[in-house]
Order: sequence, then structure tokens, then C-alpha cells
Amino acid sequence: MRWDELNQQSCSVARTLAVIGDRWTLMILRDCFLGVRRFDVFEQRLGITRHVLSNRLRKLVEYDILKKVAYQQRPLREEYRLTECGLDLHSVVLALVSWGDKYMADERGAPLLHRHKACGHIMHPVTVCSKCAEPITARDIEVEIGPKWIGNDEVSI
Amino acid sequence: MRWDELNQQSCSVARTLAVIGDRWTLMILRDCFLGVRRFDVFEQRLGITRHVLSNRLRKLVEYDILKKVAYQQRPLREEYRLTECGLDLHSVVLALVSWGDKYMADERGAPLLHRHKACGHIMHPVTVCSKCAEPITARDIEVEIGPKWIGNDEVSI
DNA sequence: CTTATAGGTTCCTTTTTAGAACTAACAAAA
DNA sequence: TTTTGTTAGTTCTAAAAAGGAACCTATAAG
Repeated sequence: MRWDELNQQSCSVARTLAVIGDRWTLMILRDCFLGVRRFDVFEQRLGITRHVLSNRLRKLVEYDILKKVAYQQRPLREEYRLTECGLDLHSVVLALVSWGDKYMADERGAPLLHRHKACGHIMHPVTVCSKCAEPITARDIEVEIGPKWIGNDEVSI
Repeated sequence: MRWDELNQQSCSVARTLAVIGDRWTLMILRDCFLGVRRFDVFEQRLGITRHVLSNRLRKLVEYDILKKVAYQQRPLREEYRLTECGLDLHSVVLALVSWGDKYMADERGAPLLHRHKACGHIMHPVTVCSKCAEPITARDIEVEIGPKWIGNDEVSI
């Protein structure tokens, strides 16, 4: 199965990964959340080739995760900014950071800390239930087929 | 930069992506959270080649995200199960699902629903602050360098 | 008139993935 | 006892993607 076939699957993970599921795209998004917006800054920080960077940025714009915004005319220069849709990927990046901080850190601990502006504390993300607000782990969840998908062979648990 | 160089970076996202940051690994993990444990089931469900599946499973075992457990002797047959470390990736997969349900779904809505066993409701994951329990968005967070990393050129915002 | 800058594209080489066939270690059936 | 089937792989070649370096375009500054 190739990338372009993946987003035809009836699975939200597959469709999401068809857009953002490679290391470079996720690294670019990490940098976006750290405030990076320009082509050459991405290139230098990531050590990505210009060719691949160009392709990934194009795809992110195509899927409305980033948008190009002119910051100068003559010569026209554009930078890449997260859209609302892109900002919503923050929970994905935060979940990756949090896991990495816990399992991949060395003795110096997490390289970057996250401060919650509203409460002022250094925090780590906690995933909770939207209904009862209790923290969720893998064992707390049961999965079932969506009502409009019942009887559809494509989707299975 | 190649995969193996990525996990030497002083960034938890980079180190995490060096292990799980490709679409197949994340698709395998999705299936693990749906209860899949055996080689041929992964192969059929994912449409992945046996070669790549074999490599990815090996890597996941190497990093203690999955473990091989014998379910039969003579001939020895082993299956792959999530470790505690692997179970902690649930928040990553859940964040991917949730974003996909919101932005990549068609008119039928989310293919799979998540029921929180404890409260009994269909839920979606919400990321909250570990200190004040308020929901977090990208704009609510400020990033700063970890105390043991200050003065270290490797890490930068 | 040359050099610098930002944001790319093009070209060729190396690495990774796809797809199919083959293997090992047994069990069950003919 | 030979054949067939099952599970979990490995090996091979071709196609696709990524790496790495050079080139391009529009403009400003010196």
C-alpha cells in the first residue's frame, strides 16, 4: 500500500497519517509550534534537504494545516503559518513530546519545559475523557463501530 | 539527516520520531490498541509487506514498546503485545484519531467511537494541564529550556 | 556590475519500500 | 510416508523516495 492509498481507508489514524505521518512532516510541525515560519530556518534547524522540505510544506498547505502569508513585497517573500486546523495538531505533538520526555530522555531530563500561561505552572499534558474529565489510559477505553458505518465491511475492530 | 541520527538530537519529539515516526509503525501501534497481536493479522489488515512489518516489529521490541510472548510451543509461535511503555503511546494514537475524526472524516463521521468504561459515555480525548486541569491549546503554552540544558547550544527554541 | 538573500527547482546517487517467491518447524490429512 | 497447511519469518529484484549538491529567479545593497 502506498501513501496515496492510505487516506482512502476508513480509519481516522490512516487518513491522518496519510497527511502528517512521516518524520519530516512531524518535525516541521514541531518547529511550527516553536514559532518557526521560514523556509531557510526549517532547513537549518532540521537538517532536511530543500527538496523534501519543499514537498512537505506544499502538502501541509494543500491540506490547510499551514498557510502561506506574505511578509514582504518586492521581492515577494512568504512564510508558513499554522492554520486553526494545524493548531489543533498541538495535542499530537504534545503527546509525542510527553512520551519522549518520559521514555527517551537522558539524565538531564526534558530539554524543553512547557509552561501553562493561564496557571503559570510547568505542566505536562494529561489526556482526559470529554464527558467525565477523568484521565484516560489505554485500558479505560472500549472501541465500537460508528452508527453510520455499521454493516460496512471496510471498518472492523 | 538519517533516521539513526535523529535520535541523537536533544529534542523529545525527534527522539520519539526516531522510533515510532513513520506511518507503518504508527499504523501497527493503532492495530495493537485494537487488540491485534499476530504477524499475519497485521499483514492482512495493514496491507504492509512482510519485510517492512518484520523490521518494524523488531524495532518496536528493541525499544520495549512491544514484547514477544509465546502463545504456543512446538512449533514455537510468538505474538506481539504492548508493554507499559507501549501502552503509554495511547495518548499519541488517540490524539491522531481525534484530529482525523475532526478534519479528515467524510459525511459518515468517525468510523470508530471510543467508550470510556468508567463513565460509560462515548468520549473524545481532551488534553489538559497536569497542574490546573484546564484544557490546553497551542496558544496556552510557553516553552522554556530545561534547567540542566541551560547554556547548551544543542537545544534552542 | 558583482554579491547577497530567500525560496525554491533540477539532477544524480543512495536508501528504503513494494511485491513476489522462498524457508523453517512443525501438525494434520491422505 | 508423502502431501498439504499454518505461522512467522527471510531473500530477491524493481520501483519509489530521500540525500546531497548545484542551479535558478527576483530583487536589494554596495
